[in-house]
Amino acid sequence: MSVRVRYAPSPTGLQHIGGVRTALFNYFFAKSQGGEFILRIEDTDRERYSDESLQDLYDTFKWLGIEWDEGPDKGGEYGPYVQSERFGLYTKYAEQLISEGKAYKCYCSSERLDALRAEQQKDKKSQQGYDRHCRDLTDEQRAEFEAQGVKPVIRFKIPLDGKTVFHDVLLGDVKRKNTDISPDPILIKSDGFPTYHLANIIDDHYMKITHIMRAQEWLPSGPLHILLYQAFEWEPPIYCHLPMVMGKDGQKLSKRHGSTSLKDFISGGYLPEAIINYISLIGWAYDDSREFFEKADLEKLFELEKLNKAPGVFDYKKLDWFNGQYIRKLTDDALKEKIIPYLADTGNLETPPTSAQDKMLDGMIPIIKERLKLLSDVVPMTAFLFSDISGYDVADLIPKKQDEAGTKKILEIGRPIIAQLNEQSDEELEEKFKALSEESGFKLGDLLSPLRVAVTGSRVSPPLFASIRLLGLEAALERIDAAIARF
RNA sequence: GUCUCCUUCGUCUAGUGGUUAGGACACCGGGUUUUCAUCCCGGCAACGGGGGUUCAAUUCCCCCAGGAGAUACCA
Repeated sequence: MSVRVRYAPSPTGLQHIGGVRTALFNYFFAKSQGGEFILRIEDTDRERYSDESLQDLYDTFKWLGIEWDEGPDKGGEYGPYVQSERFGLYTKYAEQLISEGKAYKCYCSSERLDALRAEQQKDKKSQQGYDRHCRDLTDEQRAEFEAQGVKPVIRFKIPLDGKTVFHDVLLGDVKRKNTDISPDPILIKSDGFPTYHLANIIDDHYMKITHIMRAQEWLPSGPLHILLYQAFEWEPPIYCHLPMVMGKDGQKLSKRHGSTSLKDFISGGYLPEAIINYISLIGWAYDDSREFFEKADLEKLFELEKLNKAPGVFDYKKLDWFNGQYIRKLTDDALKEKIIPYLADTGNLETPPTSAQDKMLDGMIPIIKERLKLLSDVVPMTAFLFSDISGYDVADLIPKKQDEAGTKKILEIGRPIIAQLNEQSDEELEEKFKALSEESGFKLGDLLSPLRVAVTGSRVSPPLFASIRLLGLEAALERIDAAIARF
């Protein structure tokens, strides 16, 4: 039987690291098995639903380069792939369970439930959750509630004894006493929409999903889902609960740990290759040494057997390192295309760039490529090319162990060499500065540092001569003169 | 509170009944270099604790501790 897996996000927020990791693992598993990867939109929470979230989902996966074989935008044999369009199906099966005595209508108000929960928490009662108040209502009682116009929810009858076992590929047999399963969970909400529990079972069955890979936070509802499959007399899929992704403090990764939405990473200057590579390595490892994997590699190499059980901490620094590595692997042209938007955003570049700007971009790439960790780093790194830099502190001009007089002298004797820049190669210029160093007694670094600050406004910059070539000699000399004038 | 899952360097991990417990990031040194970065070399650093089983346990079993997750008319 061919593998069919799904990613089933709820469009109630931006796509985040955890969700994308789940999607990626499902996708890679499907591809490695020659199976199908399906996208299903679980939009049964009408309160939190938003169109932006849905758009963000599409944008994110397009950026990542991940395509599904079946989905709302793609079609497929088992559609519709949006739960709100499958409404009738859920109601039908809920009714069926009621008629079979496996589910019941509950008329409890939210207020009563809230009060119940508050009391249970306060008293630290061992029994938590719904008290099954409506499980055995008489026909008369039900009729009375109906007459009052109370909109009921439909709850599933969890057996009062016995236990439920299911097998997890990663975790082995997971056993649970039925009394420890959430007491009679809601299947259909009072607005008529199903909860996740009901909808995912029915859809996975109808869409012929063979494997469920989802985060371990779903583990506790595993037995409930098995019970539902049993109630419908359907064959459950194979389960695999993925280890969770945590923040540095060991808690479930969330916004307070830093950026978690892919949108942030995209605008922050990360490459999809780096994101895919790094994320795939949380909870999964190929062997003891290989760590570079591109999408196409993972599509072949991914294996369930190499999954880890323990949760993993998301390491922003290692992601940054991967990103730098992938930036360096880019061709100059590819890098150029990727940095243009960042420069254009600051207004430093027109869109499309003028031919002069285009030339400048070409010259810029070789000197910044090995210095970028994030694409967005290009902005501060090249700011001296586009804007006034005179705001630096005079003290920055002065090298360590030098004084004002010495610094002024350095600028004065360095200037004539810089002035020849258009006729000289970088190597020749360097030789001249080395010779100057010999005869003046100033160390080479001390000679160049004030010039660097004068031209770029910073002690840290791309190589000086190349930077001046990009800026233009005339402007550079003006900046040097301005620096001299500050003493 | 209850239930469940998890436990190798700071982090991601490899690994085996007998290994100097391997790699990567980070960090710290050193080298290359006009600063920075890149690159190269080196260093630091781990089997949570206690019982067993065994000639031998990081590895197998049990207990404990710690961490996490779930306990919603959210997924």
